[in-house]
Amino acid sequence: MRFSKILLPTLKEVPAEAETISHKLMLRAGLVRKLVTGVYVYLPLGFKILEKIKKIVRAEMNKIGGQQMMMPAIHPVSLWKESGRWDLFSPVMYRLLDNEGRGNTVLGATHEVIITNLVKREIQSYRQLPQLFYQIQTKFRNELRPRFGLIRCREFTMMDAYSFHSTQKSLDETYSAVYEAHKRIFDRCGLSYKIVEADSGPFGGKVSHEYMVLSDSGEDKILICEACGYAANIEKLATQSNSMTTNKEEKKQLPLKEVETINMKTVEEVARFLKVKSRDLIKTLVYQNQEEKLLVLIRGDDELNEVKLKNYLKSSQWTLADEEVVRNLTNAPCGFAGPVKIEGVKIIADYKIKEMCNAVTGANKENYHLINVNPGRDFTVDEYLDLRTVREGEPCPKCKGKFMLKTGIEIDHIFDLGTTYSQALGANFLDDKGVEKPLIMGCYGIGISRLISTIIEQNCDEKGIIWPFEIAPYKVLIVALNYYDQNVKSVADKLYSEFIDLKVDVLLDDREETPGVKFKDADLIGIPIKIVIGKKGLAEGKVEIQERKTNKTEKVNIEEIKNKILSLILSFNT
RNA sequence: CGGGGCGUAGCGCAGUUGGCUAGCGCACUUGCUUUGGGAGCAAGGGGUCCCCAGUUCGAGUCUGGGCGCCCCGACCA
Repeated sequence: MRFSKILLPTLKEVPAEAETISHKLMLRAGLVRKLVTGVYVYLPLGFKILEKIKKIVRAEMNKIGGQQMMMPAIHPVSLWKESGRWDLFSPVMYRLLDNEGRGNTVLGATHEVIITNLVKREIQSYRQLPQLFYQIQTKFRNELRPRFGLIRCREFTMMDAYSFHSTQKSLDETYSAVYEAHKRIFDRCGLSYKIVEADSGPFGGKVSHEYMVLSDSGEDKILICEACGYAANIEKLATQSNSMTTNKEEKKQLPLKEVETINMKTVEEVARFLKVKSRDLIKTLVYQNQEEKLLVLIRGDDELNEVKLKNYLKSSQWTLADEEVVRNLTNAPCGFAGPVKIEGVKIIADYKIKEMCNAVTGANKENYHLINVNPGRDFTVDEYLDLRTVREGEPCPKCKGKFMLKTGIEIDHIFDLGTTYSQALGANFLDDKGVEKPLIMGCYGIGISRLISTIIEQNCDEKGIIWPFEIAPYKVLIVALNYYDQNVKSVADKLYSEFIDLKVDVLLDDREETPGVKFKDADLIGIPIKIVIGKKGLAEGKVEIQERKTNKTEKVNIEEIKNKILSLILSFNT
């Protein structure tokens, strides 16, 4: 391709909409343009990169026996309702209204129910199992807050794979084959990443792993053990206080007492005022859904882990109660709630609460707190659970090393779904004894378009993108510095057509721009190998080869250039 | 949806105590010169000042409503 012909609108200045490095570079390098929030146009260069990634994904999925197929973006609502997943997914699904005003269809946010419905009809016997299907397709999700360019979009490209099995052992084998295949995919994409244990969220199932790229532009918090490397999403990680053995200090329980705490609402304010530590307070959170309310107790210095709470409640319909509900329940504004002498509401508490002695809580009375509160004596907890968020520095459950807190971008999430979907949709098979059983299922999802952003995050410098060789939209960029010069033009054109004949992905900068412009753009778009052809060099019979990544520069004779480049490409490929 | 910020040429911005023809840089067009790290000179083109309503002799500027965009939080590949 010739630079003078391709639509490659590089920008000198950063558009105001971009915040993160990858987002800025994607716009500056002319890869994508935003249409509306969370929806992007892929320009020719961006599209080429997307295709490079898809090619790698296809190759690795095919290698483990994956069968590519293509499912529709339009789904019938009825199937979603039948699967029991409608309540969980409907908030992110775009609903379609047909011209008669009927809303019987939605845009697909994920495809478990579609594939399960298909397999239910097409597969009857254990002899047809296992199966591994995948597709690379557009997903539509009405995300609450799209951001960071391609990292969180409302329309995005995903590789989603689904496997079906007659036994757990068979699923485990496929799961680990996919696990390894996905590692190879990300290695080939030039990414460094961490595989973490994760929460399965609304997809259901038990075991799941996320592939996380460590980056400040990430949306997830993960904890990594600095000793053994074990890692988990902070949402998922169980605390070490789960054991029912209590470390309750054998302090003398003092008599309950009410103290005035005017306008002291936050843990910090109350702790400072009463001259105690925040860990001596019991935080009381009121949760509500349509019908009920719930009191959640957590130690003052801990953070509630809402995922753990929602997993326990088995619903995402619960939210933190609003001011009015809190006032009705506690006879006080937010900030003075407590578990003592409160009527008609279930109380659950983190394990740490059980160990507390002479604690401080709200008095359910405006401007008052209680001191010397003791669980068991002053209030009853219906259930103790693991509800707190693990903090940096806490011990690793595997090796007692310490956890470090990092932020990551989730590029892949793989799940052992069990029989969640097959049972809901009645997708069964006959085993070798003729017994009908629900299919055992796995699913595996890579955010393809998100990978573009992620690869840039990890492969750039102050001058621009540095594409990993396999992802690079062009492998070689010929920078013809003085293209108006007949000599330069003929050498550049000849080399260009030779590379095309050799099936080398080559871009020729034949624009009438000054050298500075060409060099800046070359650095920005990050093509791995650059050949600089200029008047001065040619006078000595030389051209220059530069590597984007190492900045290594070599002057070579014109006759040698072709072979030099071919061997350089070979070295990149191995 | 809650909190914060923004909306003026393709991009980055100024102009906002109401005032006459809305400006700067980059980009774009034409010509000449230049050509190894974002060239110079000259001449040009390009604007519903986000939208609607109101106040006013007069609104980019003031008031009200709406829409869009970005950042922080809940959701997730």
